Amino acid sequence: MGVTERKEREKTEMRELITAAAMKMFLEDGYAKTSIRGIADAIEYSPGTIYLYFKDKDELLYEVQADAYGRLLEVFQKEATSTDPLERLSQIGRAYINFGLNNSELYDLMFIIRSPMNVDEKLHKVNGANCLNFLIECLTDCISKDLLRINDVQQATLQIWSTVHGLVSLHLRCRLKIMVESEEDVPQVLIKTMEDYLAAVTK
Amino acid sequence: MGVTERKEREKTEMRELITAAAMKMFLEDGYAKTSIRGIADAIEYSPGTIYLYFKDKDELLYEVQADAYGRLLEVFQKEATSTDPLERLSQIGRAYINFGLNNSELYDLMFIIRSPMNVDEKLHKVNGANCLNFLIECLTDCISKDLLRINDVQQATLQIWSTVHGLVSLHLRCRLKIMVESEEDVPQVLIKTMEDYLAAVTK
DNA sequence: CAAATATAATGAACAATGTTCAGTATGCAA
DNA sequence: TTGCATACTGAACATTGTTCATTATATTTG
Repeated sequence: MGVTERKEREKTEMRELITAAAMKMFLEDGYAKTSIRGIADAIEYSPGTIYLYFKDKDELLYEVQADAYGRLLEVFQKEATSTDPLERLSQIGRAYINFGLNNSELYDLMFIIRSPMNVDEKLHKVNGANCLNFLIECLTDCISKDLLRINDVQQATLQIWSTVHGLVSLHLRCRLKIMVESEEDVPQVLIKTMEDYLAAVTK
Repeated sequence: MGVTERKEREKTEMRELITAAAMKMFLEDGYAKTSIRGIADAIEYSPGTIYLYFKDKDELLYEVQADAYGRLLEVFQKEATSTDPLERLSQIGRAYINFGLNNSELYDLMFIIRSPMNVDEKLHKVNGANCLNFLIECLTDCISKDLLRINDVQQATLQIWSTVHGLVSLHLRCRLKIMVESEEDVPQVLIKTMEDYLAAVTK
């Protein structure tokens, strides 16, 4: 009886249909401005249907978050390929910053949005952990080769993540306007700040 | 005819009444969860009245933001008093982090919340600028005495602000749960990370 | 002081939101 | 063909920010 399997398949297809539409709209308009009704319209179903596949709007968020972390990981793997761990660290930093600037609404729901973290604890530890590990491995490499003025991997991870996240999120929330005059200079300024930081903590 | 003056005074008193209630509720429940109706109830006026004194909810936000920056500045002035610029820098960092952790909802509306920046450009450049200048002066001091491995004041400001903001905001949005196991360790971890950073960039 | 005018406050109404649920339609099994 | 389970609908609910005709209050004028 392959009917239950088909039903199962249809169910996941429907979830993917919804997720895809949600991802598209989240990217364009952001999480907050995207309404369930809007998503329902886009896939030509009624609002109520979405609640047959997702508990609430947050669960939809988690699904898209997982996707987003996957994308970031892909960017890391594509952009940060140097065998020199210090150069690779710089590549990771640049990739992260550019990802944030070029996918601001995605970055928002990945790292800025408030999300009930009961679910998050599990979900973040899948794709999100992969992104983090990419950085951790690089830093482990740097530290084992005694290239940095920081000896603890966790501390180093926290430092660089905070730095790049701080830069990106302050900019996305327009809080850097006091410091950086011209808007179009932002990408370069952020990247320069990150690289100056790396230079300062490099032995 | 002192009547127009009294009217003026009553008008500002009413604004302050609203702002105070808003501040209280923003602190307790956050900006998003505080409704205009709730504020109106608290001061025993009708919802419509608030719109006679504030264009919209955002304008109320700006008013409270200004207050909040003032508070942060006070904390800086009280906590960061060392004559040694390096020690003072550390004091600023600790004060900033503790302020964020102890006033999470306030920190949120100061540095994380999305706010239309047409108004912000002006408003941020008053109290917000004073806070920033406190840091800038300290860093100018450090750099002029050749204590840091960073030579540019703007770069140094951006680095340390990003670092501490990154730490605080990642934690407030529960994104550090992947890295820091125990919740109660967070304050110490954040401060240690900040001080390790300072140590690394110190000559 | 009384009437006319200006100002202040109200609260019902609007549109949009996330979410629910009784009802309807569809497809599968007997 | 009949009965049942599953899928879907869309109206309804509560809540949100915001507006505006109406009412109440206060001030100025005659």
